[in-house]
Amino acid sequence: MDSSVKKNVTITDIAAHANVSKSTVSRVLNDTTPVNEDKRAAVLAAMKEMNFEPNIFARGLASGQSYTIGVVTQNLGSPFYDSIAQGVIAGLAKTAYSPLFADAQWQPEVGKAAVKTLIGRMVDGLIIVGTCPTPDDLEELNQNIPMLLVGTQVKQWPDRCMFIDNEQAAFEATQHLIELGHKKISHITGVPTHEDSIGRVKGYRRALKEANIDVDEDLIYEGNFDGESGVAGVETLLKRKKSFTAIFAANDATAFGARLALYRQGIRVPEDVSIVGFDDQTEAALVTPPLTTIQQPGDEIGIAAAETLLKIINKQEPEIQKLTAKLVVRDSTCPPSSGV
Amino acid sequence: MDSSVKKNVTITDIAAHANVSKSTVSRVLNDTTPVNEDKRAAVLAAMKEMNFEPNIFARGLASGQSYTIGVVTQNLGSPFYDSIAQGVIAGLAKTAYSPLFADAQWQPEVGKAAVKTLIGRMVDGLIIVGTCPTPDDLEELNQNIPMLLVGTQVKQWPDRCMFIDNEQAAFEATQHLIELGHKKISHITGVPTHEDSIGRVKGYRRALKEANIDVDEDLIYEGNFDGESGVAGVETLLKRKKSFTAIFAANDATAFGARLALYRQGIRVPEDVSIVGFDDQTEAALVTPPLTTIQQPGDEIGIAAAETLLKIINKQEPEIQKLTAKLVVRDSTCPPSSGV
DNA sequence: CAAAAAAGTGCAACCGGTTTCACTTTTTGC
DNA sequence: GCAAAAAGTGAAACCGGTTGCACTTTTTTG
Repeated sequence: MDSSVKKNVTITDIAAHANVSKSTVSRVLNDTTPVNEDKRAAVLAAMKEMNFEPNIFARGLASGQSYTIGVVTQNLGSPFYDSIAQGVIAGLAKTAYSPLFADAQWQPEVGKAAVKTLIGRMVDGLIIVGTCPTPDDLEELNQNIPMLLVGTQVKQWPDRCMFIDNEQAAFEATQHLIELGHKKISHITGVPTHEDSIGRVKGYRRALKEANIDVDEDLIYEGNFDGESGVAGVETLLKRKKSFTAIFAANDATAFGARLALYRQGIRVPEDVSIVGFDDQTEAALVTPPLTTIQQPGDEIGIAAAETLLKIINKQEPEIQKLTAKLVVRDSTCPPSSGV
Repeated sequence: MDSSVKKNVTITDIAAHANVSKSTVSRVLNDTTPVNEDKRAAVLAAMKEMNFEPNIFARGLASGQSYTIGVVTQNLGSPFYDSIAQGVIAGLAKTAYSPLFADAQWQPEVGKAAVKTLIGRMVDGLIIVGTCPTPDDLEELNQNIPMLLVGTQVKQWPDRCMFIDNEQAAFEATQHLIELGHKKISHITGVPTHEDSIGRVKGYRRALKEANIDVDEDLIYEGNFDGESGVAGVETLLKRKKSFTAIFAANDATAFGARLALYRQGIRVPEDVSIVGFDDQTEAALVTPPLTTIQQPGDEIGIAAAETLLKIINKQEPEIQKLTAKLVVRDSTCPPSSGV
């Protein structure tokens, strides 16, 4: 019945149609060797007329290139990682490359498997966001495949890491609270072993130190970047009966959780307690009160990562851009009153 | 210098090592033809020993299969689409297939291009979430590639569409408000042309009708699924000076926006105005007050979609599961008092 | 103007699998 | 116990591109 099964057009068809050899068609396709203008035109015309699309498998098999970039994120749906993914999409949009996303689901083994799958899929390069596999794993997996680590700082590969200065951003977030007059500032951390977390804690501590405020370890709660840990953090702080007038949360989700726990206790934000988050995810501007937070330029990071990786692939000199986060002041912070 | 460039192991190597022919190795690999147990064991051993991974290009070129499923979403980072994506990942996890994600960025042309790219990448099947290209476009693009539409209802392909009953879910959301005693219930819609939106408006109207409440067109505001449109919706409603005691928002983002606008006016939620959202995105449980909303089983949808598509690919009888959303009651709804 | 360099082109090998076909060996059925 | 069916196997063609090589033609150079 179905006589309409279109046989795919191949370069052999194009070659026949344009009266040249396969090689010439391939050369037109790849610009590897000069081709006479007449023939080039004929080939191009034939390709257009016959609606030719090169077979990616044949191409990949012969050339070893897939024109695919693997992107591993901790979690595609997390707002910050999504914005990076969007950036990568944008950065690759005008090129011959497509991104292939994989999700590490916050689990190192899953991340490792994801990298393996991507390598199996012959990606030409890898963008790993948020250090899912350990550096050792990467070393092991590294089949000399161009690789860029985003949001991590691995000492071994200084020129393969692209990250924002978490320490500095956290410093500014904390300083903002200090400048408003806060002295009893709590910090709810992210996953304690996570690079980003560690940097943010450092920045928090440094800001206090520079303002000659003693760091009270009881005001630091170890969270895990989840909303729930924000809730638990505030509950614990309240249980400790330490008074505080402000909270610096390791990310927005944590800030939301903290805000909710305060709400349940009837503690007002920002009148009683100010909150600063980190990420500036979409909802940060919509919650009540709109959240003061650190804006990470996720899309810019993504674009820069894509461009840098392409340079590495093409053996050009990559230049790692240092990207900076900035404080966005909204309504969740104000000068302290009594505190709790 | 670099003498460590590992030549990839091919089936020819395995064949030599196991003293069989390439064909036999391929047969072991694909289970297409019975192979003697001894040889099978030898081949398997050789594969393990030499750490063999089949070259996906060669395989694809020869067999025409890519073992890749293309997934097009409106926006990877949107909470609901992300949960579907996660579901697809989970549904494909134990199979030989990997997902290849593309982002339509809410733009039909981008979606169309994305589908084209995916087809160019020789995906074995396509999951299109949220009807990005029009059915006509799909018809045009449809190179007889197995395809599943999620979250859409296209009359032409009843057995290729998987969707939740938006109308029924919206009915229940509205009914919840009615049961609490609300009569002046506003609705802020999503993108008016969007299937999901249309269904939700229908459900809203039906619930009112069945409760013998006249639908007041002035209480319906045309939004676009954005937080901003929630803000604008409430501002407009207030400007219209129509009183209302509850809002049914087309999705959670809209609900957040509505809640923010009310907050700015000093209108309390839920005491003065109750709000119901739609999606149950992560933040819904974290905002203040935690949002009553419709929970869409995104991950289940994703898993079901993956499984169904695989069936279609393998020419098995697909059964389209009807998935249902359910109301999650939190703290943003309560019986009406005065209203505004 | 001759020699050298560059442009232009096709043939054929190759990338690493899958699959048809022909053929041999083992099982099954009666 | 013999014919027919099923199992088991390898050689070789094939999938659709890329690329090294040999060769011809044109352009550049001194």
